[in-house]
Order: sequence, then structure tokens, then C-alpha cells
Amino acid sequence: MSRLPEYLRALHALADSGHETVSSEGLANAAGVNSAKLRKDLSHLGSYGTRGVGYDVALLIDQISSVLGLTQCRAVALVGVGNLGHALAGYDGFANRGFRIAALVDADRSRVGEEINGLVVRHVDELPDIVAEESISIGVIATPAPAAQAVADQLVAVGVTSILNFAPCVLSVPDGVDVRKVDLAIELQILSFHEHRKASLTALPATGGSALTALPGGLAATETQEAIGT
Amino acid sequence: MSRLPEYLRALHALADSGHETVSSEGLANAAGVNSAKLRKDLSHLGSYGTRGVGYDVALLIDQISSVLGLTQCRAVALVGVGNLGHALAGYDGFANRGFRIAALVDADRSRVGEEINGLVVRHVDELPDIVAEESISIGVIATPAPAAQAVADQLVAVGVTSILNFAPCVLSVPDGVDVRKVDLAIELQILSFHEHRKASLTALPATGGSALTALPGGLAATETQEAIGT
DNA sequence: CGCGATTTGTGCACCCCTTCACAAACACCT
DNA sequence: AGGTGTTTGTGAAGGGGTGCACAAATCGCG
Repeated sequence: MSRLPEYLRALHALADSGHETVSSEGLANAAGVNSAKLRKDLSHLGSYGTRGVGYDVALLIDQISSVLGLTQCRAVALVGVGNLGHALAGYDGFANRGFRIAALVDADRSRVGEEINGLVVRHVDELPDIVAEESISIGVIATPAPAAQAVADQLVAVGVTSILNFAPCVLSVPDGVDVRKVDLAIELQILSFHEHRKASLTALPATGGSALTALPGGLAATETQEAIGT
Repeated sequence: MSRLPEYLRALHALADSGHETVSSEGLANAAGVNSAKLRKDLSHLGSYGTRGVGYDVALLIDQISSVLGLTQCRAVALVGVGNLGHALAGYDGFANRGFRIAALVDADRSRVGEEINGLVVRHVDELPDIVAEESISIGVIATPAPAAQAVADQLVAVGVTSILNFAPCVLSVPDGVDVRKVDLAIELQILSFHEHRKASLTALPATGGSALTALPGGLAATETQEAIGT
């Protein structure tokens, strides 16, 4: 599930700091989750710790990496080298964690040929060749919203079955294709909501605020500091 | 809840294309959710549509904007102008949706003074002044992981109660401070997991794959194309 | 003015996730 | 070798979200 990458990151941090084993509670703290939840998650993987001792860090890293399919480096194609695409192309957090940006693509021919971080931008029409050459397994869309659906269709057409979408729009794709969406503005809006709520509550601590801000408790009780979605 | 921003985005798109009213099903499709869920969400807001007609687009935009606290433009401070921070500073998706990047901050004095998108980078030690001047309500952390906790502490110290964290680490903050985390590598790893699963299943359609890949169904059935977390 | 079509709002059942709490298992120490 | 303390793995309870299905309400048309 979606917490495994977080566990993996925490495990790498623990390994770097010299830990050989971790208790479920130690790892849970590092990953920011409940220890019972972590144990249940790990038990679903079939990976066994040792009672009285904990989990072997190196073994668990191998197990989780294997489940996530990170044993080999995955090649991703990045479509759209605008503001955001530029940053993603240079983001070193990908290479450190088993991903290689293998191709930069844009629909704007005036951008084709530009070199970013050692990669030359190619035209989106070359996608069939690119995917074949580099054995791309994931496509990242960092285009403006109006172009995103067309790009997604092209990616699907050339056999990409996993898409990370930064464009603020809903993509429709065939069954069997996974889409994950990251909308930076939405994240801020959610924070704005909490901020607005806190402001209303402190202003009217007795009444609980106006009808608009005094939502049923469940609405505001949302998971936070979790990796996007699940 | 976390779906409201998505509804709001869909509503703006509908308004731009000239729609006066929307049915719950139309809006649900545009936002990529179930229509019953959407109606229930909207009913929790206390906003009323008209039976037999649908929802008034403009009215609903006002309602949701009000609930999210987007009636006034919110000022955000961006800490860390490295690769990612640079892109975020130039990202136009923020300004279009009620946010204004009011300050760029970095701990590296060699970056202080640099101008990005019309804003001058200032030193992180000036945060108290900056927050006071610009009435910052949200802080965005785009620093490397080792620096993130210290930055978060500084933000909290100067009164920021909402933080969007792009650094791959868990932040510990006092109660009352909201942290949302966006880890781009984790998104890719989740896609990698699905990709790995799909590959295993197609390779061994009869047996269902090895023990490692044949996880209990629930593990793979994760929400997708949802805005990060909730 | 009345009727049918359409759409909202919601009660209900279901299912998954979360969390607590405890028994089983292991290592260490004496 | 046995006792003791620690930690895992899991059964059970609780809560919350999700989706179905239907009653209530509104509009448009004859």
C-alpha cells in the first residue's frame, strides 16, 4: 500500500545512521504512523521480524524494495518542460530513489533541442521511439491542463501504463492504466481551509463559529503528513 | 474536506465554458468522483441546490471559496530556492487560485539577493520581519531533508500554523500546526508498485504471481487520481 | 392548474481501515 | 537451563467513509 514508500525512506535513514535492527515503534515514529498499523502492514507483506528484537533493517529494505518493484532502476519520461517540468528534470530526489529520468519531451518545437541536466528535449511525436529505446515504464505529465489529456492519450497509445499527472485536471484513461495526480494548488487550498477554520474557531471559541465554518467534525479531521493519496 | 478544492477547480472550468448550472452527476464527472459522494459532501456544507435543476455554478463557487477561506488572497512564504523551490516560485498555478508567493527565503547567504520572478531572495533569519510585513499564513518548505525540521521550527516560532512540506522527511510540530507533505519520489514509487504488480500478474495469470506480489487484494486497491491525502 | 420528468438530499447497509489489547515467541541474563 | 523482559503478530471492537436506493421537491409543459 501507499505507506510502504514512507517506510522505505525511514529505513534508509535508519540504515545510514548505523542501525542494524528496528522495533516497530521506532520505525513507526520515523515514518510518522501508529506502531500497530506498521506491524499489520508489514505482516501483510509476509515479512517476518523477530519477536523480542525487532526487524532487520537491511532485510526489510530488500523486502519492501522488491514488493515495490524497485530492484531495478525504472526509467520515466517527463512530458512538458515548462516551469515545473524544468524543476522535475533537475530534481535529484528521483535518482536517489531508484528512478531515472530517461527522456524529456515537449510539444513546443521551439523547446526541442534544449539541453536540461544533460538531456536533450525531444518532440512529443517521437514518443514511440523513445519508449522503445529507453523501456519507459512511467510517464510524468507536467504540461498545462489543456494539453494533459492529449499527452495522456499519447502515452497510453505507446504502451505506458502508469502516469503521474501534475496538470490540474482529471484524466480519463482505459482500464489497466494507473494515474496518480499531484495538484500543488490543491494542497495549498487544503491548508487554507484548515487555516480558515482555526481562525474562525479562535475568534469565536464559545459558539464554535458560523454555520459555514462549524462543519461537522469529521470534515476537518483529515489525515495529514501522509504521502499523497494511497 | 479534501475534495472541495477539486470541486472548485471543476466548477471554475464549467463556469469558463459558460455553464450556469450543473447537475450533481455532471460535476461529479468533471471532478472524477461518485455523484452520491458529491451530493453528500455538498449537503454537509449546508449549500443547497435546486431539485430538478442542479446547482448554481457561481453560487457554489462562492460557497466553496468561502469555506476554504479563499475569499481573500493568501500570502505564502517559500523557504528553499533550490531546484524545486525555483520552479514553485515561478509556478503560475498558485496565483491563479488565490495564492500569492509573498516571500522567497533561503538559508544559503550566497543565494540571498538573487531575484526570481520579481522577488528577491531574503535570508531565513529575516523570517520574523517577513511574516509581519506580508501577513504570511502558509509556509512552504522546499529545502533538502536535513534542513527541513529546523526551518519548520523557525516557521512555527514566528507564528506560521500551516506548512506544506516538500522535503522527504517527517516533521514534528506542536499541536495546532497543520503539516501537509508532498513527496514526489513516493508518488513514483507507488506507481512503480502498481507497475510491478501488473507485470507479475500478466506473467503468471493463472497462479496469481509469487507470494510477494500476490498481496491481499486490499493492498493494491488504493485511491488514485485523488488530490493528495485529505 | 395538474402531471410527469428530473434532480437533490438522505437513511441505511456495507466494508475497509484503524486502534487497542493480548497471547505467542524470542533473546538475554543468571 | 529456566525465568524474565521485550517485541511481534493478530483477534476483536470501533469508527468513518462509500455507494445504493428512494422519498421529497422543483420545473416545464400541456
